[in-house]
Amino acid sequence: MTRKKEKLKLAFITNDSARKATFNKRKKGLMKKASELSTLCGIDACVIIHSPYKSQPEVWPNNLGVQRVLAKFERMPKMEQSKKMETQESFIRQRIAKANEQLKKKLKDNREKEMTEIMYQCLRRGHQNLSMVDQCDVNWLIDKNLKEIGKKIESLKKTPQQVAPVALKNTKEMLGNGMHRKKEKLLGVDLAMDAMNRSHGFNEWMNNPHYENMGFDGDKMMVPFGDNHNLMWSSFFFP
Amino acid sequence: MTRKKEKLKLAFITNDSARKATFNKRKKGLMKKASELSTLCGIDACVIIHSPYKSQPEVWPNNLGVQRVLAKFERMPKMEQSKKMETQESFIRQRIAKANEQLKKKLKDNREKEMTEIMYQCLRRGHQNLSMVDQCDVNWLIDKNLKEIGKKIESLKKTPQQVAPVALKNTKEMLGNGMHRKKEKLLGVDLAMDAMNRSHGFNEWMNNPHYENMGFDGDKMMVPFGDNHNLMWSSFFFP
DNA sequence: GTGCCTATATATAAGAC
DNA sequence: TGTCTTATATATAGGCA
Repeated sequence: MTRKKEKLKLAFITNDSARKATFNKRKKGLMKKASELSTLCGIDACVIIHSPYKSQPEVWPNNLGVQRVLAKFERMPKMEQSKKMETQESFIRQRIAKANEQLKKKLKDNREKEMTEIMYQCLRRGHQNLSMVDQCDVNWLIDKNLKEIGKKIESLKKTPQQVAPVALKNTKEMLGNGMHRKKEKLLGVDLAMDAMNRSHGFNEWMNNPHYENMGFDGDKMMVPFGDNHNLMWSSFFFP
Repeated sequence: MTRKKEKLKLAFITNDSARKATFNKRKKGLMKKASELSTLCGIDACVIIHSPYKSQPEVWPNNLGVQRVLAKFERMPKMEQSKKMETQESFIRQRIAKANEQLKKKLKDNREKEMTEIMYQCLRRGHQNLSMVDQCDVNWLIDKNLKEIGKKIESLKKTPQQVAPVALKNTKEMLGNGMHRKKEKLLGVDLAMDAMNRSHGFNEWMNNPHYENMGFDGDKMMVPFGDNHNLMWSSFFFP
């Protein structure tokens, strides 16, 4: 979670001392979070941790509190229990789904950033050397930026004339936005690894046809090459 | 804990919808943390949460897992349980103690930053107008900076001559360090409030003589006014 | 191991829809 | 009410003493 270029892999820490250090830190953090949740929301909760470092389980808030919570828990009908058996599995599934969403979004963002860089190259050297696909995406991106600028200007027209300079500044920032940003790292894979470490069925999921459709969402990004006539940018930047 | 100038008070959230929103977010966060702890450290743990939002308790990892953990827990001798009764209280005490440490540190830091600002004022307008106390502290601070610069230069002498410009840059940064920083907000008080909300004895603690000694730790900061002869700064900046 | 520090990664309170 | 976004606050991995 920190101070590491590569994100810590969410898997069993094999280094003994590192694992113990992490255990102690995270145990403390977990207890604190439980404490805050209980205080902020006025609810009853408990945490129980068994570890090789202590013969006795470590608990929050304390043994009496745990037993009180347990008493309530025990009252839960046994039938309900089997019904909720898959709590953990669905939990993991949710995380995988969300990770895939993020991956998709990152792919799109990366593409947009690539196009932004290319856009500026075009503004400097023209864009005749690009592939047709890239030309399309660049057109789309420039158009999108211009539309946003237009929208912003429209919304600002409703305010007194004095703020016009702000509008100009904002649009300039928007145009420059992302030009120097590095591409963000991709997410998703780590969470999948996490799940794989604790659950079977990873291969099944990986081979799921759904995954193949998960890549860059072309239909939202592309502008048909032949549709250039409805783009405003070329007449704007290359009159 | 965010997007708010004043840190969220760690106390029951009275606004119903806000409380529910916070509950859901933090519940999710807590479960995730428990999950990570379990994976990273290969230990058995469980979380049980009772809330008014669900008739059934919400658990991690799942009911079977909880019951397995509970089985271990139940084996704990009853005598041990009473022995650990005060878990929560000592937990809060630890947090208060730590918060006080932080408060003390912040007070010291703030003082140091004040002195840094004053130092630069001095460098511009001389420091004849300061109180004796401030003159002392300013002397101390300038001296400290010069010592650090000296130390850094010494450590850099061990490296090839080519890096000398780096040394100069670093020392310049160190001199400028903090000049434009705002004073940090004080911590500690909120945690105390948190404890007060969940524990009695707050007033006793507040009135504890210890607290009176908790302020700015003068002996580490002050340099006796009469000891100016061992300072190097005055001859450096005011030759 | 024991602590502290700080750069980063996460969590999350408010806002905007 | 639920979702998404964004500015901040926390948590914490890896270093160092």
